[in-house]
Amino acid sequence: MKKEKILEVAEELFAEKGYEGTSVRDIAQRAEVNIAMISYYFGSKEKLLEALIQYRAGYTSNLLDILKKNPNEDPIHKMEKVIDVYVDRILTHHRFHNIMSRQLSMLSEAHIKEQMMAIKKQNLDIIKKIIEEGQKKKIFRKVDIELTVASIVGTISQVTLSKSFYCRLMNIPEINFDEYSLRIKNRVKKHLKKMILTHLIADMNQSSKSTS
Amino acid sequence: MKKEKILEVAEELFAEKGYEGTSVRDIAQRAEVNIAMISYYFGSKEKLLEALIQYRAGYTSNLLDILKKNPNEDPIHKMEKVIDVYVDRILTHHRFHNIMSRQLSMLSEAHIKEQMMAIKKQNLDIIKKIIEEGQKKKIFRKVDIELTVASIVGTISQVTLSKSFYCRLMNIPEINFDEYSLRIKNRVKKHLKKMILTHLIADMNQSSKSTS
Amino acid sequence: MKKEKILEVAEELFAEKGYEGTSVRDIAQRAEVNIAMISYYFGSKEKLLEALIQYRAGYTSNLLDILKKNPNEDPIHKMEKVIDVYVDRILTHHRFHNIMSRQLSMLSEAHIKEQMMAIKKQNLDIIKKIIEEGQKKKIFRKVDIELTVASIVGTISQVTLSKSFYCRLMNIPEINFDEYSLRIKNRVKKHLKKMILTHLIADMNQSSKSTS
Amino acid sequence: MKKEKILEVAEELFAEKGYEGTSVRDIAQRAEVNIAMISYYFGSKEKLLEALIQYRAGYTSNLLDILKKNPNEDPIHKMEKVIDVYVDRILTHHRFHNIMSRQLSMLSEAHIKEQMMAIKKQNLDIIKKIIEEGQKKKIFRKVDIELTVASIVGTISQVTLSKSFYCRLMNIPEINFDEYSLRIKNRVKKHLKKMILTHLIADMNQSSKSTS
DNA sequence: CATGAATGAGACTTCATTCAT
DNA sequence: TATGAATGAAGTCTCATTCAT
Repeated sequence: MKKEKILEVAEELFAEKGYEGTSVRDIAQRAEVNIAMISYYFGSKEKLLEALIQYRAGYTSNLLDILKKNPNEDPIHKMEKVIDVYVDRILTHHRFHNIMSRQLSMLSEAHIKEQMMAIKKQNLDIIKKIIEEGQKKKIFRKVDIELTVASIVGTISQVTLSKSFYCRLMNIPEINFDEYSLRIKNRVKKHLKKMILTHLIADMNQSSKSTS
Repeated sequence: MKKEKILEVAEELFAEKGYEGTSVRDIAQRAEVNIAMISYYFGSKEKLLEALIQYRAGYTSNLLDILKKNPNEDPIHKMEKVIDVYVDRILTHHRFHNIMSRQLSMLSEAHIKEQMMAIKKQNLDIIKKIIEEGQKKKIFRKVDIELTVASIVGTISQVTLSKSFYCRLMNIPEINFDEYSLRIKNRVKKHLKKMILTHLIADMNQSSKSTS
Repeated sequence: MKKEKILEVAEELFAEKGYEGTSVRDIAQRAEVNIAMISYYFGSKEKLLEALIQYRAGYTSNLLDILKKNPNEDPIHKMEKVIDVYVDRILTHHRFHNIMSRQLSMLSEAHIKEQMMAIKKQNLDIIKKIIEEGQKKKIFRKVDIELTVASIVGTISQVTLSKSFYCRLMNIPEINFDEYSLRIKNRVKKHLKKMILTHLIADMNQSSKSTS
Repeated sequence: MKKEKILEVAEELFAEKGYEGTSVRDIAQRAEVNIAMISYYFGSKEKLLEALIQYRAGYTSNLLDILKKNPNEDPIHKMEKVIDVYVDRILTHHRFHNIMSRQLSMLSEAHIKEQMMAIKKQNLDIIKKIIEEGQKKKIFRKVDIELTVASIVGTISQVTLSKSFYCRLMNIPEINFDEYSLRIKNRVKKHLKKMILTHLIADMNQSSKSTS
């Protein structure tokens, strides 16, 4: 359907060149539709972005909720599962993640930022709650919860948003995102699980000597 | 000086509204200079961005180099120092970091991206080398170096770029960046040092049980 | 019927916002019909205006003709009757009068202007002929016929077209047109009859001393 | 100067084709300026209209005020002078009068309508006050003041706004406005003075017999 | 008879830049 | 060095209309 085509092309181009850097002409052209269609379908460029958010918003909620509903599983396995799922999601929807990250880092207030923050909060609250649960069960030690969450998301974001940079850092040639994703997905999962769980479980002796 | 005023206003506005979202009129107006001055001084809007990069590029090299030149210090203290310095730097130059992050996440190739990547690489290579050095000295265990670097930078980036989001996650009201910086700077340093060093020096028994 | 609904809504909106200022979308929306219906029924926006003219054109001819066909009545009573009828008509069909006035004052030639002028001429000729008849019968004195006609129509037009203005001039709050009409209808009739008949009948002594 | 040129062309075209019916392209083209100049100078099409109002607003105040400042003159001569001046003004600035009339007859509220009403009120209040003064001095009889004012303005408006119509009514060929103005200016003045002053000073016997 | 989808044209406005001074 | 005026290109959006169903 043409409406979906426009949404997908918009996602592509917003990710490539940014929201402001993309013109509706560009979108119409690549989507092979008349330029007036965008206003016709979505009302305006901004509403197109909103529609894109709605279109992609669901990509996260369903699955993470399922995970959250296994109340008997121990927090360690929950955390591992969350990391697996989260890495998969962001790498799969890297374009949308890209767009969201840029909009969220805008300092100026916009009504659209709210929607994006709501989506992000929904996800990160899940991680937060797993850590809290683990602490309550004395399985996880006391850590800075919000910043631990930031480290998980931040790591995935870095890798996702700066493909060309990490290609260079790893001394591999620039490749397209799918290949890149294939190459690093498991590395990221392994690294994150190792680092975060060590962080959450390590006994106090070791950690105390390294903090100032 | 007027040229500097323009650069500083440009940094402000690019951070607020993005490069494409900022017009040279906006800059000229807030900098209280004639519109024609920007083309006159810098040649074009794009060259203004380049000039801004040059203007801010030095913020990192000086200090990190000093650190690198203490070859006798042990890697643990080096890493702690690097984290301290890096957190300070990014939080201090959050606007520039903001701009760079957005440009780097653009998928399309631009000659300006190169310059930014070079600056970023310069910094991250320092961290990378410290880890390598620690491993060579058998002080650090075997970890995924690039992703450990990504975790450090990613954590700081997250916190820096998504102020409003983390305010909400921490249940504090939205505050200006200076207050925010004051509040979280030490938390970030402490968290990162704890997490990263635990990750780098944890003994194998503990970490092995948590990896899949 | 839908066709009539469209015509009535069109009249409303053309009066409110002008012909050019009204879009067929506006009309379709308020008339609760599909946009395509307007082109479908009337062919084009311009033809819709023409259709509106046809639809409303009859509002004047019928009744004034009746009046004209009482050849025995004396011109004074005819004039009074004409004023009564004319005031009633214009105030009742104020929206259509509004549209016509605006179109007629367009300087550029349009084929639609012709139709409107024909309608207007039809009415004013009646008034003109009554004055001529009165003069021929030596009941009316010599006056500038066309301008006397202009004064009659001009007075009614003023009051009709500038409701908000005359509300203000009379120090009454802005009211809807029906209330306004109720309030001034008789005043206008009385004023016009008094002024016009004095003008037509006054003896020369009085009028001569006031002309330059 | 180009700014004035634009204003004059805008007046021409707004009078010819209406505000909504005129595109900024039309104006730019006829004024022989770049299309962007209109936004550059005036900000927007609407602000151009406002600027036009400001530009032409003064055409009335100066002279009528002078007239008002002869407190010793008798109301009859004042009224004659006002009619002379007013006819001159409207015929001279017929294009602006045209634009104002159309905007004022818009039913929908607009911030620009306010400005126009203020200008119109300023003029009509002068006439109103002369009548009131004449009545106070027992020179004018009791008449409907507001509607007398409406008759004066309405007569001039009719003649000004419907040139082609009155050409036809008078059986003369359509001529340009300057010729038309020449032909009818004195007729209008004479007619109005005669009619209005008869109306204002006629003795009661005559007027009473003609009012219902 | 009726309509939702689609379209090309053109609306207004803002853009970064240049030019003459 | 500095600037106000000016510009062509491009921006987003709305317009009246048509077409396939």
